[in-house]
Formats: sequence, C-alpha cells, structure tokens
Amino acid sequence: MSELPKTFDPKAIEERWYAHWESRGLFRPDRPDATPWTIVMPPPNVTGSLHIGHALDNTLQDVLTRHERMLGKDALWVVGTDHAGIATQMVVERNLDSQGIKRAEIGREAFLEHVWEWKAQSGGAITRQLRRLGASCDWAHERFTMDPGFQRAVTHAFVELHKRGLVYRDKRLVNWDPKFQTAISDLEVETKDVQGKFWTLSYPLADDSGAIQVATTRPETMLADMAVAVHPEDERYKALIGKQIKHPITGRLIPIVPDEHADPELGSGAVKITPGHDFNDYEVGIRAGFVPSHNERWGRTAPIILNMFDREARVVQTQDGLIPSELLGLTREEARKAVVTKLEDEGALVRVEDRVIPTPFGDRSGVVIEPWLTEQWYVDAAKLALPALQAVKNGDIRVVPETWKKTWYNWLENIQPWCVSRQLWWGHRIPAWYAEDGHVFVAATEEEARAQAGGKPVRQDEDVLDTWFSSSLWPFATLGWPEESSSPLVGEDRGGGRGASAAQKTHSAADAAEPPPQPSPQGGGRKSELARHYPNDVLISGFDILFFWDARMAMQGIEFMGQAPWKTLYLHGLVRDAQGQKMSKSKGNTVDPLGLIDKYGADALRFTLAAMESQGRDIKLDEKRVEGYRNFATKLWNAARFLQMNGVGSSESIAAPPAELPVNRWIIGEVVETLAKLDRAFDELRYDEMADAIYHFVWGTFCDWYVELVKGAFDEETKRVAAWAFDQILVMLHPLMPFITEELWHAMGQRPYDLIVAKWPEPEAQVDPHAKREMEWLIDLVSEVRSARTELNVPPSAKPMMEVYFQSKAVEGYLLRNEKAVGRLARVGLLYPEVGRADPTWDRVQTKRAKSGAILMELEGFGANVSLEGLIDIEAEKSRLDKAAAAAEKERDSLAQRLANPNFTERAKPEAVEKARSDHEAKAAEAERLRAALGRLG
RNA sequence: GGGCGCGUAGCUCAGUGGUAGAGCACACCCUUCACACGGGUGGGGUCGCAGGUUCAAACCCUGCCGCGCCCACCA
Repeated sequence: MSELPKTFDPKAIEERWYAHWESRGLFRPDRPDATPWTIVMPPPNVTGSLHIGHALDNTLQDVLTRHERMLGKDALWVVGTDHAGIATQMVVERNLDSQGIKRAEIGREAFLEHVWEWKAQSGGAITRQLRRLGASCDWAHERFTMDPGFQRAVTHAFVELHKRGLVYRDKRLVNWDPKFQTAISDLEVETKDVQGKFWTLSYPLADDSGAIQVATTRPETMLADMAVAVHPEDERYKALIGKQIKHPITGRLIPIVPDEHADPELGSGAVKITPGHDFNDYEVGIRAGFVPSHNERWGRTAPIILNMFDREARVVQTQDGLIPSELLGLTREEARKAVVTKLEDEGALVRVEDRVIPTPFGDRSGVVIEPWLTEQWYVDAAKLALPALQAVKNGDIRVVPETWKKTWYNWLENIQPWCVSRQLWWGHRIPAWYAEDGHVFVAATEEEARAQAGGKPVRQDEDVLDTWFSSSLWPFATLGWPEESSSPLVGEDRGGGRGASAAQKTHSAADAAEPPPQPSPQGGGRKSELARHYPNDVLISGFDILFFWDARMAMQGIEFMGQAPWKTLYLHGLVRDAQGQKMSKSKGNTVDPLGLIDKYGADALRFTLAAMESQGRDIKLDEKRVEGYRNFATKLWNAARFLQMNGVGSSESIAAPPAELPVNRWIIGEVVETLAKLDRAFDELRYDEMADAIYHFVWGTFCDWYVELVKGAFDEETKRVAAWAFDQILVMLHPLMPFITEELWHAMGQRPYDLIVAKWPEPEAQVDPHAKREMEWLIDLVSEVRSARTELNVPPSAKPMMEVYFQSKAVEGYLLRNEKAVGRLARVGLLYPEVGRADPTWDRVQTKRAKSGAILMELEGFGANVSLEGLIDIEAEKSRLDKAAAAAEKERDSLAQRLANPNFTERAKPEAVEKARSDHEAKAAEAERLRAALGRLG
C-alpha cells in the first residue's frame, strides 16, 4: 500500500500504466484454454490522426474488451491500419510536390517506394494516439491492409470471386472523378443541390419542317447527343417519332425516339439523349438500340457510343469527328459557355431559367463527378447481398439498435454492381493479366496467368482495388485467412512495433499474474486463431460506414467463411459539437480528443463518451460534461485517500466478507444491486446505463452515505467491508476508467495481479432486505432533519437536542444502532424520554416542545422534536408542516379517487391495485401525522 | 419521391402504460478533521399540437407542425 498524493493527476499515471500493461502483454494474456472473444477495430487510415469519432468508437470497443477480459475470456481486439488508397496517395503526392518531385515523372515503382518510406516515417501516428485513450488492443499482432499476408488474402479473394463468377470486367458508364482521374463507386458520390440553370434549346428537324425544343441542365454535353427522346404517349410529338434532327452545332443527324424516360410534364417534354455522359440517357440508348446492351457487349459489332470528354473532363473529338475544332481542349465549364454562346448566335437558345440542380460530387475530391464510359472491374454485389440480408433477417446478426435493420435491408435489396477498380497507384494491384490479343487471365501470380495464356507474355492490369475491397476482409484476413494455420497468429510488417510479444511469451500462469481464466467449453487450444476467433463477437462502427464497410464485410465474410463475420453489429452515432453541428475542420468546431485528455484525463473523456452513448442518437459533446466526470474521478481518488487514512486496504477475498453491522450488510447489498445493473447494461450494450449505474453508486451511495455513516467508526469488520466494496468499485469501474482504477488498485494494497486482468465480480453476496430497510429509514430521517433545518434557517453550527419516540421495537433498533451517525449527519444530540408514543404523556411533551419552539419530525413508526427554543419561528414551522401535509393529502386524494373507480379496481392488474391501496394507506397516515403535529402548534 | 429518427426542467439527455428523472446551469447556506474538481438544501416541466385506444398515456395508434439524417436518374 502506498500513500496517495493529495491531488489526482491523470497525466502522472496514464502513460505509466499503459506502458506497464503493454510491456507485460496484458492486453492479450496467454489463455489458450479460455473461451475466445473477438472484436476487430475498424482500421483507421494510416494517414489519420485521432479525432473525436475515433475516441468514441474505440472507447466503446475498449469497454467491452476490458469487460470480457475480466470475465476470464481470451479477449482479442484486433488492431491495425488501413492503407487508404486515395488519401495516402494524395498525402505523399503533395509531399513530393513540395520537394519539386512529380509523380508522373518518377513513375509508379519509385512513387510506391516513396509511399512506403512515408509510411515507415510518419504513418500510424494514430496508433500512438489510441494508446493515450487506453485502448487495450492486441498490438503484438498489429496489421496493415497492405502487409504481405493481407496482400495474399486480397489476391486470393479476388481470384476466388472471379472463379465463382462474382467478379467481372465490364464497359459501362462509371462515376468518374476528373480530379483524381479514377473511377469511384456509387457510395463515394455525394449528391448536393447546386444553384444552376435550365436551358431550353431548339433542335431543327432535318427535313426543315420545323424544330423541337429540348431542355437540359448540361448544355455542353449536347456535343455528344445521339438522339432526342419524347414520351411515346405524348400527343404533341407522336408525329415526330422516327424523324431526324440536324444537330445545331455538329450537324449530326440524330433520331427522335420514343421513350418513357421523357417526362411530358418537365420542360418541353422532349429530352436530348447523350448516352456517353448521362446514366439515364445510357439506359435510353440501350432501349433504343444504339447503345450495346449487356448481352451483346462482347459481340463483334457493338454500336458506338459517342464520347466527348477525356479523363480530365476536357472536350475531345467524338468518333464522328463533328465537334468544331475551337471547342476541343476546353474544360467542362469553358465548353458550357462556348456552347451556349454558339447556340445563342444561331438562335437555337430558347430560354434560360434558374434552377436548383442535384449535382454529384466526389466525396474526397470535392469536384463534380462525370459519368464516363470505361472498362472497370465489378463485383456482383446483388448476389453477395442476399445472404447478408438473410443473416440479419434470421437473427444470425443481431443489430443494435434494431432500427438500423430496415436501412440494412433497404440498401442490400437495391444494391448495384460494385465498381472495385481504381486508377491509382497505391493499393492492391488487381490480379488480372492481359495477353496481347486483349484476353484477360485472373490469377494469383503472373506465372499462373501466363500458364493460363498458354505461355504467351502477359501484362498485369494497371489498376488497384477499392480500399474497401481489402478492408471488407478484415474480420478474417487479420486472423490468418486464407491459411487455416493452427500456429498462433503472427503479425506482419511490425516495423517500429513495440515488441510486446517477447514479454507475453514469458508471461505465464506461474507468475500468478492473473486469476485463473474461464475455461472454454470447446476445450480450446487446438483450433487455429481463425477458427477460434471467427465469427467475431461484436462489431462496433459508426453508422456512416454501414454501407461502405459493414455491409461489405458481411457479404465477403459469408461468401468466404460461410458465416456472418460477427454475432452482433453495434452502430453508434456521430459526435457533434455542443450546438449539435457536425464537426468539420472547415467550420473549425472540431474537438480534439487529445486536448481533452491532456486537460481532463483519458478516464474522464472515456466516461463522458460512454455516458452520452445512448442508442440511436448522435452525441452532442459538451466540455462541461468531461469536466464533470473528471470531478468524479477526483471524488473517487479522495474516497480512496480517506479509506487509506482510516486503515482500509485491499480486500483479502473476492467474496464479500462476513458482516454483522447493518450499514455493512447494506453496502454489500448495494454492490450486488449495482453489479446486477451493470451486467444487464453490458448484455444490452447500454453504455449510458453502465455509466449511470456506477456513477450513482460511487458518488450517491458509497461516498455520500456509506463513507459518511462509517466515519469515525472503522472497526475491523467495517474496514474489511469497506475494502471489499471499494475493490468491487474499482473492478466494476475499470472498463470505463482503466487508468485511475488500476492506480488505486495498487495503491490500496499489495496485489497478486493487475486490475486489468482481475476477475469481474459474480454476485456471490446477497441483498439483506432488513439492512436495506434500516439504512433507507436512516437516510430518510437524516434528510428530513436536514431539510427542515434549512427551511427553518437553523444555523448549521447549531447542534440542538432531538427528543425521540418509537412506535415499534424495530424502529427503536434502527435508531439505537445508528445514533452516532444520526447525531453527526443531522447535527443533533439525541434525547430519549421515558415515554413511548402510545403513552399520552408523549403527546403532551410534543405539544409543549412545539409551542416553545421545536421542529416536529413525523416518520412512519417514529416521531421526534428538535428543540430550538428561541431559534425558530413557530409560524415558519407551521407553514412547513402545512406544506408537507398538503402534499401528502393531495397524493392521498388522487389515490383515493383512483381506488373509488370500479373500472380501476376491477380491470387493472392486481399488483397495480394493491400498490395503489398500500400507497394510499401510507399517504393517509403521513397526512394524519403531519396534521396532528400541526395541531400541537395550535 | 421513398425511408429512418428526433421534439421531456434554462442546456444536454434518460425514461416505453400506473402519482415526471439525471448531469450541468441557477438560488441560498457551509473554510464540519477525504474531496470547494467539495458538502447541504431548494426552485424549475400544459412531456411539440390535435384527436383516438385504455380503468389509466410522456410512453400505444392516427393526423398535423417543427427539426435532422440516409437513399433515389427527374433531363
């Protein structure tokens, strides 16, 4: 036992304990025979730094992991970083730029070397920051989504999917990001409303018999128009169907086609069709027959689709060579202006209106996305989605909160093919090789591909995979998949790692470093890490990546492992600022979790995030709240100091010590009840309830009452019980506040093991209802006296005498056993007159005292007067009693009214009626007592 | 257009059928020998609005008002 400093300084202990835990391998003690429990951390971007969302996400995960570890399980929290294709490539490219090095000039290989170099030097700052939060993940096996093992897994997955016909190459319109010059998936497109214009153009008929008006929000794309569509039932245009139009700028002859896409209500009812640059028009083109359909895609004579943009979205010549040369090379914006001017000059511009246009933007680049015709690799998401959908429907995956199930269904039911190729350099190179004739071979290695090609030379696909493709393998690829190895999981690419594994290997049960773990029902030990830890037990993620990551993990996990990747999917909300605004760097309203940790300690931040995490809501983070929980930590710290000063140390047993004193029997029961609340909260993943239960027990029960009640009365029994109860507090609070609890755990006594691996309590002790009733009576009495004193302005320093009487032996016992505590807490001296309540003499005593100035206390089975001759105003006392009596009467009457209603007594649940009856009796008696007291005052 | 969610004390939020809760803030009192990052006491709510179901509704149902988010090709 060591003496505690007077003030609690989180900084002084956090770093020390984290290093201690990590260096001894306590985040993953060797428990081969224990029941496995598994969670994987959403791998943060290697370029990332810890923001408040990470802090929330990882706090929630750490709370569960620490709890499961304390339950004796082989708790594995998988950690690692994501290579983050676009983000990382951008960062490195920018760095090189500032040194005057251009990516395009140095070439792919040299660039990738720079990326790896950058990663070795500055990547993974976030992993240090996670440590500051207290995250107890398995660093010894830290992974990276580009480490060699992961590369093998990704390649294997892609090749397998291809074999199974679930991945294919296709030429169709994609969302093209002209800034990054890569395809992106639907999910990476954000549609935002932009103030734009609506142009109505006049297209002349080729036979000079007139013109047709078309409306568009993108006039520049008219250069690649291939048709004009009208609704087949639109009477205005029926006669024109089949006629040709002479395009006003290019002179191209294009048909008027019937298609239901044309909305007669919108614009002129006729719409220009540009299949190469608009998703709708592409579909119209297929229906009208001038765009290759999916069936004829690989046919010999695929129709041509006109394209007028290059990869930067600058105007290029269409295949028919009809775009006027002065327009070539213009950007989209320039082309729009030029086209409008030309149309105006020709009198083909009918009208321009202002209009709000839903416009697609790249979520990372921020530029307008261009639908563009390219060949890309696609995953047949619709097929993979079905079992993922089913897994939630049939309960294989429990979704918390349940409301997200509908979103899950809705998205998976309408899922589109997933474009997984990216025209980037940094990422998993697609394992596809092309022969000179264009034939494609998908294989794990070039050798295999060449073999498939009959020995002819092959060239690997230049593209890389969507980062989410690799991270969707995270729940099993981190565990050694595709190898079904039975050897312990081996981390890869641990360059600069912290070398915890050596310590872990030397750590064994012989050290008595931890209590015996809970044995696995399967016998454990024999199975591989993959078999032991898949499926994972829980996944915790923000709902913002539900589609990006969670759903894709479910699809890949079921496809490759035959089972959903996790038993429970827990989704939390976003952290917002105190005003409820989404945090963003541009708004400048971000809260830096590390700053909060510096100021208030990691425990306070963790506790705040957990306390505010109620299911289904975003969190509005208010720094005041963090401050409040810092105060809570200080309160706990000082309680420990106080116990120490009174000779309380650590508990000798995990089971509650034997106790005779009601106050001790009572606090043991309160621990048991708190534990039950916590266990329920853990079952239901209710973090707010965990925090609430332990907070109120520690502060409101243990500190405010137990410690106050036993103050100055630390006999041996009380010391033992106090030590036990405080130990239980430390254990129960540890998952939420790991640092301060570990510190106090050791400060309170010599321990055979660290708190991080201590055993989570089991309710071996019992609630003693007698002790509970007694202490609650006592607390009521003290509260009543205090309240009356304040109301009647009795000086705090005054210590008047309180004359008491009892109606029953039981109540007499309550007071006699606790008279010192009552005297101290209520600040009164006790006086026992030689009369009882049944004795009419007592009534005269009360009346006499009341008239000369006394506070009259009336509790069930008990009465008292606090003599305050000359100190109180009788009128004030009268009004106090009258108020109390009126309140009791009001409740009595409302209960009486309910009981008088035969509908209630006949139809309500019997328990409800019974409760109303007993409440009514109690209230009636209380009112009577108070009125009697009032009567004595005249 | 479809879907989801929210509206409870000044603020942030619990509470899912039986007499409204917490933290913070606020007011008053207290240098009581663990803690002023503390202790004590207290004020404060037509539970968005209107109907309905029920003996009984903050809680269930319907509609409305206000706010937020997600999805969707209206040129």
